[in-house]
Amino acid sequence: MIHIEEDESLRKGPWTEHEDVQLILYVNVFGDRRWDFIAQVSGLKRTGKSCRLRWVNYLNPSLKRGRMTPHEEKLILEYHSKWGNRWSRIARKLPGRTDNEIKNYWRTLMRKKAQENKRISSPSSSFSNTSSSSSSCTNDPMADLIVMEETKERSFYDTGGIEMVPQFSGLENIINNTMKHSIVTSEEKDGIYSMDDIWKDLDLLENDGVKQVFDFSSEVTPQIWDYSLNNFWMMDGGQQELSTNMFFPATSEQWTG
DNA sequence: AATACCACCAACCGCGTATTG
DNA sequence: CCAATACGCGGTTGGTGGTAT
Repeated sequence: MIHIEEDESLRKGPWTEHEDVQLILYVNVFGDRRWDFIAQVSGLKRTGKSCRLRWVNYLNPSLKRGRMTPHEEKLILEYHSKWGNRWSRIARKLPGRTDNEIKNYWRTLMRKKAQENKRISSPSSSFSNTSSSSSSCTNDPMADLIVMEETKERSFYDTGGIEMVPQFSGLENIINNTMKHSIVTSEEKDGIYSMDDIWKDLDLLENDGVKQVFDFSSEVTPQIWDYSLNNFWMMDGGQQELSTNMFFPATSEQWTG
């Protein structure tokens, strides 16, 4: 159940819009390191860990949204066969996708495939035969992979990586092509607060704001900056921790190390 | 129309690693 | 060099919305 806790105690569970905006604001000021510091100074009743996660998996403007493209799916399969469950490593090869996202995708895919295979091979087919000859038979690397995955008794989507599959030449080209895609925002559910809404709001505020003061030369979009700083100076009582506790640095290095 | 089931994904947790004093 | 702290990663859980019965 969702229970919104106020006061002293740490908040857990889903983030509110207000928390998101607050976090974006502080990340843009202090950078996306120093999470404990941000957690403290922002007044968010969240751990640094939680703040980082929210940023990395959801708020970061460089994230893609929406379903995996077939190309991305292919890449995931390929890299997973290479590296196993090294999600963050795989994620680095798919710009705009997070390790969490890829992990979830993989899990879902494996479950789906496991069920399919079960259905196909269930009535008295000798499934054990396929398990002995490691990467079996099909021309479909994905299918082979699935079979391999499924024959493992533990967590069915969990592999240690196969440390093989040397035939992935030209991967860099593929990745580069992927990177050509700009940030895609979601065509997500109506009426639900989403990142779209936030970014839209930020856009709206763009023309209205104080111009950027700090050049942290991050990947953060200018409009966020405008929005952030604009609002930063207008904090109400509950959000004043920062303004009373800190002075702005001359450069980002002082804050990001 | 109700409800049972499933897929998706956000968020938490534990632990290993890196950094800092 | 060591201890403390912060960060990052992978595994897992639980809520929500959609679909099937």
